[in-house]
Amino acid sequence: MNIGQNPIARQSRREQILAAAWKCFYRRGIHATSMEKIIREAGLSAGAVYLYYKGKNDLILAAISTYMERLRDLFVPILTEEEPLPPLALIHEITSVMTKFTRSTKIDLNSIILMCWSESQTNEAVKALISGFQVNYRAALTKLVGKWEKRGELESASDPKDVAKVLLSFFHGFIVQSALLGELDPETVTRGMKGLLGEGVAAKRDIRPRSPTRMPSSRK
Amino acid sequence: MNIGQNPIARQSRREQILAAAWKCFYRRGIHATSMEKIIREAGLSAGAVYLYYKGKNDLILAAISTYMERLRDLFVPILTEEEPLPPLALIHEITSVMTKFTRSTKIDLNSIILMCWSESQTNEAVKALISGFQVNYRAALTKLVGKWEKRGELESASDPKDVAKVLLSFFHGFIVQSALLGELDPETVTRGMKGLLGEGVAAKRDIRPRSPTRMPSSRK
Amino acid sequence: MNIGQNPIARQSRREQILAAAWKCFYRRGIHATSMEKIIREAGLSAGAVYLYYKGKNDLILAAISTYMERLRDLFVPILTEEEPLPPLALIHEITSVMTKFTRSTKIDLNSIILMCWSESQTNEAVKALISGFQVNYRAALTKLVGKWEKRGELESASDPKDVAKVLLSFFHGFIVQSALLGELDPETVTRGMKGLLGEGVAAKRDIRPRSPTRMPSSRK
Amino acid sequence: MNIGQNPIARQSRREQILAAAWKCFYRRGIHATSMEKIIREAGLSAGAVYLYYKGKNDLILAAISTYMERLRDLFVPILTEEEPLPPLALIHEITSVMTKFTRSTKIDLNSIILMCWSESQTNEAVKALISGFQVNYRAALTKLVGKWEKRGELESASDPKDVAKVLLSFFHGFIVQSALLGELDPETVTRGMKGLLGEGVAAKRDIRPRSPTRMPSSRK
DNA sequence: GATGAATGAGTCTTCATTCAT
DNA sequence: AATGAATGAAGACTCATTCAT
Repeated sequence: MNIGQNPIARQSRREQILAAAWKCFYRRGIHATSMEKIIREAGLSAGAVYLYYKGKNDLILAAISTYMERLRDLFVPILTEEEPLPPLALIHEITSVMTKFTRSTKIDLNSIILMCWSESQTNEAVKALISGFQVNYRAALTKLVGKWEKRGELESASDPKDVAKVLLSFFHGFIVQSALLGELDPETVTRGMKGLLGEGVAAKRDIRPRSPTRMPSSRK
Repeated sequence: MNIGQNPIARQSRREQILAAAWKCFYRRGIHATSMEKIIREAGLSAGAVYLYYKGKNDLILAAISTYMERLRDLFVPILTEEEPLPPLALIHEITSVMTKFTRSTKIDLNSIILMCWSESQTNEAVKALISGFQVNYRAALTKLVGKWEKRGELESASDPKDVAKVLLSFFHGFIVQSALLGELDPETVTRGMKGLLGEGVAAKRDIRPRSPTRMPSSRK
Repeated sequence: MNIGQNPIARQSRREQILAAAWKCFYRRGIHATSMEKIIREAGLSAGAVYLYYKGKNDLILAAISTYMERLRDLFVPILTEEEPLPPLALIHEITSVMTKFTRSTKIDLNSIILMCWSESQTNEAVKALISGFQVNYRAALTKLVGKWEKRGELESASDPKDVAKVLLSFFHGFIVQSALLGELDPETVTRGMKGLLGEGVAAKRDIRPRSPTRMPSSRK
Repeated sequence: MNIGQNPIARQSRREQILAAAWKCFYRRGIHATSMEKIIREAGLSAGAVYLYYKGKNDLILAAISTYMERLRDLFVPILTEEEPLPPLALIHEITSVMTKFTRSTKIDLNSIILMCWSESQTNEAVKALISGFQVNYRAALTKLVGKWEKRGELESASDPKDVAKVLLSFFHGFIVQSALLGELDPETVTRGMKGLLGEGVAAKRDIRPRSPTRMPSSRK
């Protein structure tokens, strides 16, 4: 099969290998997975895999990098809308986007993210990748919080940066709890957040959803 | 040295080994650490280590279990007080307890927790350990939220369980961000949370700290 | 490109591959060189190389064989002249022919010869090639020594065969020292040899160089 | 078997491995020998060999280094005597020492030297080892030639350094011819050398052997 | 003839664990 | 109890060679 010289085919081979890698990583963990397992899962020969990735480290990095990109593609549209969702609706949207993604793939996104975070603690390249992502995520949230304050959906006494950190924390925690204790409902956390923010206040804040379909309560 | 027969000495040997294990895990990750590294770090012989732990898996489990206990010891006093701290003060207290712990040890608690979470995804025994911990943590927070509602420090419209989940999420996220992006200030996150809850509301809610030293604002 | 059917073109392809092979062998040694390196150096495809050589062994044999032929072409004219150079002049001529060859190529002939010798120790085909060459070399020297004795340039007490062995030894050693310790001057070794043979005697013996340009002392 | 902690036992294990390595190197060449072959030949396990040598390179270097030392031990006594052997006697002595060594070991010293030389062409550490040896060898010969000149056993017209180079060349060549064409007799080469130096002259020069046992002709 | 992706046996090396002392 | 040399299965990776195109 003459594939390597065709950039499109080459890319598809790389993806085929990454998919196999993730299946294995997800099953046994990144470091407990041997190349042989990935090779077998991909249905290729040892040499073939090394034709597409320089080594195990390269493969791990590519695997994680790919997932970071998928996450970005998932969140960017939500975070960068000109007229962002109000706080509770955003929380509902972000969490349900993650939940849906996990359901549509066979593998648990939350679990993968936990593995990536852990890997970043001892792998400089992965750390750079992930902390870069977090920085961007935080910056997007900061902008968003600023808009909320302008729109009066949030009291404007605090630094948007600090609020963004708290908000990001909350999303991270959603991932952790989903992975450790099973799926967490977007509805449940939205309700919980509403309780934390104060029923009346929250209600008042989320008074003007631009589109009905975006109302958290209108979603399954 | 007849140590194994003396339960106290035996325990101290076990702890010596665990301490060595954590130094290594922290440096290179759990799976990238070889027994040989731990053995050398502990200053023992291979045989000795196997006298105290059945194998690497046993050691990993004990290491993680030990850290879960330390965390429990850290949080239980704060979470189970008869008269709990009000919301913002609690957030400040929990986060600053973690920060202090990390500072007093040479190794980053947040980093370790990330590794443990990841390990739990592919190791049933670890998963049981950690999810058990989370369940307890969540239950304690649920009780606490109930008390806040009774005391009027939180509006009582939402199910305390749901609020507890959100609160726990926030703590998890504090760990994640600290590990990925560097230490997060307890003050910063308390401020951010105050902003999220609503400046006026939050202030009102946190009106009665029982002891002045617990006021977040009174801390460095 | 229909090249293989054209004998001349085919030969040039073979030479192109051999040249690439030697560049690699010289850089990393014969056995540390992979086919892939040779293939890349030759600017061909893997399949193409296997069209011209049956495999790595075949290529090694051809590479060594080629160098033996080059050496033969270098030495035969000097050794088979009807009226041979006298001893010291011959020594100077042989050594300077090698030195010049090395200078004109980018790769060190002495180094290559060492590799070939070593290879011959564990490769029967190469051994046959090389010892055949040595036998011929020795035979030519034997004839030459005979002529010297007839001409009175060497005392005729010893068996020319034995003298030829010693002479050949000397040439081999020139190669070894050049490769191990850097280039050895033809002038230096000629002087050294003169000293060993005895100044007066040597001078007397080398009294009749047929052409002035061949006098060692007349050379740079 | 507790051996590693005992320096003497450790050394003997290292030698056991080296001996196995040389048997293999001699049979198939240095680079064509796999660690597995050496391990099997040594009768050890893979891990054990790596307990004594860091890796294949380390083993190769040690193997070569060991042989250089053996050669040194062989030659130094001959080269550094206060009253050195006269030229022809020395040549006979050096060559017959090598011949005897090869006979007493199962493996051909000449062959090994060829492999070492070749290895030195692409292995910096080996090159340093071997060229250092050659430099010393040459220096010892230079001193020796000086003494010969003083004693009138050699005409003193040439620089002893140059004569030493030629002499060394001759010894190198003896090794090469022995390896390529089979064993070369010390007697043969001594006779050949006598012929080259000039029968009368040589005889005169070698007129005063200090001990009759040292006369080449008196040897087997 | 020419290509280069694919193969898979083989290489070097590591490592959890054991056991004679 | 304590040691640490030894084990050998398993790991990551390489490479000569083939073959569909």
